[in-house]
Amino acid sequence: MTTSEESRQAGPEALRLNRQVCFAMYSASRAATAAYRPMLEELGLTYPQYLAMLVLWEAEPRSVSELGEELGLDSGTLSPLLKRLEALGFVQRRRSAEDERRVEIFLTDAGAALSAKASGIPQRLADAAGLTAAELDQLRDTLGRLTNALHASH
Amino acid sequence: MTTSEESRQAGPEALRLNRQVCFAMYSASRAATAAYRPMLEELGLTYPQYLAMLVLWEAEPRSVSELGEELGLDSGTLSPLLKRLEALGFVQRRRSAEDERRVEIFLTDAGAALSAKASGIPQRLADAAGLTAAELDQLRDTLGRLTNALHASH
DNA sequence: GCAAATTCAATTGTGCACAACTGAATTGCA
DNA sequence: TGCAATTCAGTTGTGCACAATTGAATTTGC
Repeated sequence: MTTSEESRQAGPEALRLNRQVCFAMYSASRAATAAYRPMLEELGLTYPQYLAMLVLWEAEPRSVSELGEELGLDSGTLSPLLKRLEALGFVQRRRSAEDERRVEIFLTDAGAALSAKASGIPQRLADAAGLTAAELDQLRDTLGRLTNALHASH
Repeated sequence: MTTSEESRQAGPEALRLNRQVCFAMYSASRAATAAYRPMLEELGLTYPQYLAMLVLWEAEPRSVSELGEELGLDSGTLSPLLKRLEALGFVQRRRSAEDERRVEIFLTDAGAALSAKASGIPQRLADAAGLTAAELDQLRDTLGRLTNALHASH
């Protein structure tokens, strides 16, 4: 019996932890965050803060809701996170003049300069991953399709 | 140029959010938790609580540290989580008589009975995932190797 | 046999996630 | 034109994660 055939079976076997893809994802995601931690500590960032900075390094200013759309996070997560980034001196939060409901997030000079210090991190992470570039590409593709399907499912 | 060749490149491209496998994992993991949420709501559990129950359904009692080893979580996460499971009436926490440092976690009747209500969840999730069984197996395998490599990297 | 090292669960403090809600600003449409 | 619906950021409350520390119990070395 192949592994693939086993995973199609129902019954009590389905509840075995080590059969569950979602647990593998949950563990891998936490392991990745842990692998980033010492690298990001040098920048003074947490992983979610680093993600927000990645988006801003691509284009700024961005409103809170634009950041939320890119990252899949809501204002309940982003509002305090962005305040912490502002307290760190990496971004500035400013009410939009055209639409006063919006808060635009600008990079400070220190925030913009940080991208140079972060430039080596993706490669260091890729080295730590122990997968080939082709495997990483396939993994990203599969995870992307999975995320889309899961979002569509409810 | 293939995607695989691109991912080997350094430079500013490496900081692009949609190139990052770790963000894909982070997003997929949160999407999975969100997909579980309405199903687990019927049981009165959160996803980490469900994971702890999965371990206990395989064998019990388990000490806090045994659960922590299975799930990769420490006592700072598990102690309050297990107290909430006890408050829900699904487990009982009891000091070990042989080694009074240990706290053994037992299933209550309600906790043991819950596995029947949970038995359909893995299949429902697999359906929502929109991947073939072979893809899910490969994904689990790749994620497992990735998790091991990341843990070994620091 | 006993002191030092280790094991173990719990606590504290910080920072996400996310549901639910608030209140201000803007848009749309009758 | 005016008001109902929508958009937007922020707040509140709950529940993880995890580093660091505490204090009790046990094991190890000598």
